[in-house]
Amino acid sequence: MAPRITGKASAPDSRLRFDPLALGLEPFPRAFYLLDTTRVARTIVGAWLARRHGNHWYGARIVETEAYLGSTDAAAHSYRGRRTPRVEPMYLEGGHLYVFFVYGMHCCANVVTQPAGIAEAILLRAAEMTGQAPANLLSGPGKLCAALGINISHSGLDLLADCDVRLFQPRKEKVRVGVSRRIGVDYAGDAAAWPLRFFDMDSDAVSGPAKLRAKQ
DNA sequence: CACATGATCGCCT
DNA sequence: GGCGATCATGTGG
Repeated sequence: MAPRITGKASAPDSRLRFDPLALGLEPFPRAFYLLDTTRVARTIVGAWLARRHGNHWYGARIVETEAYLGSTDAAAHSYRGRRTPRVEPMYLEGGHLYVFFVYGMHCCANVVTQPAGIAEAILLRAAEMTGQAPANLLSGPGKLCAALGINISHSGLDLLADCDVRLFQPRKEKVRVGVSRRIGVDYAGDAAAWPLRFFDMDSDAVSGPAKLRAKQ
């Protein structure tokens, strides 16, 4: 049986090297991931996504997210309770990772929220590593996964366990968070217009048309 | 800026 | 068999 296609090589971009411990970053507690999904999506703007590869850590500061609200959200993979092997990680307890493969060449990473059995998640759309990497390296969900070497093999991982992908709280800073409709879900009817996309208004790494970068 | 298109293939109906 | 939670590139205004 041929190995499953994962979309990208697993090595992260060397420019994303960093040390979460030296920076004093702290992980989110489990309870955080059980809060309202929309609120979690907003709070994650400014948080740090980290990936371990070999003896090193690589990471970036998240600057754009989208909330997907489960069975009642026509844009969500779990719409109407759809439950297939691919989507299964969305049904795990909040704090797990859900990664899917699309368009034959890209992976997209999500942070699962809510108690086990409620399939809501937050798509990580863009991130930055100012001063170390160009602003366009992680400016889009597919590019974010490619740069950090995140692929299907990471789907289902627990961000709070001793595994290779982690999420840390933002450092003390105030982030101006803009809101807009979600990108790439025009097929979802009314849900396509829901204001569930959140982004750092002061970041150059946010993806999507400039039209959707104005505040609320 | 707005569209339009090709690449590429797993997933679901 | 059709399409997608994308991206890069191309055209035209």
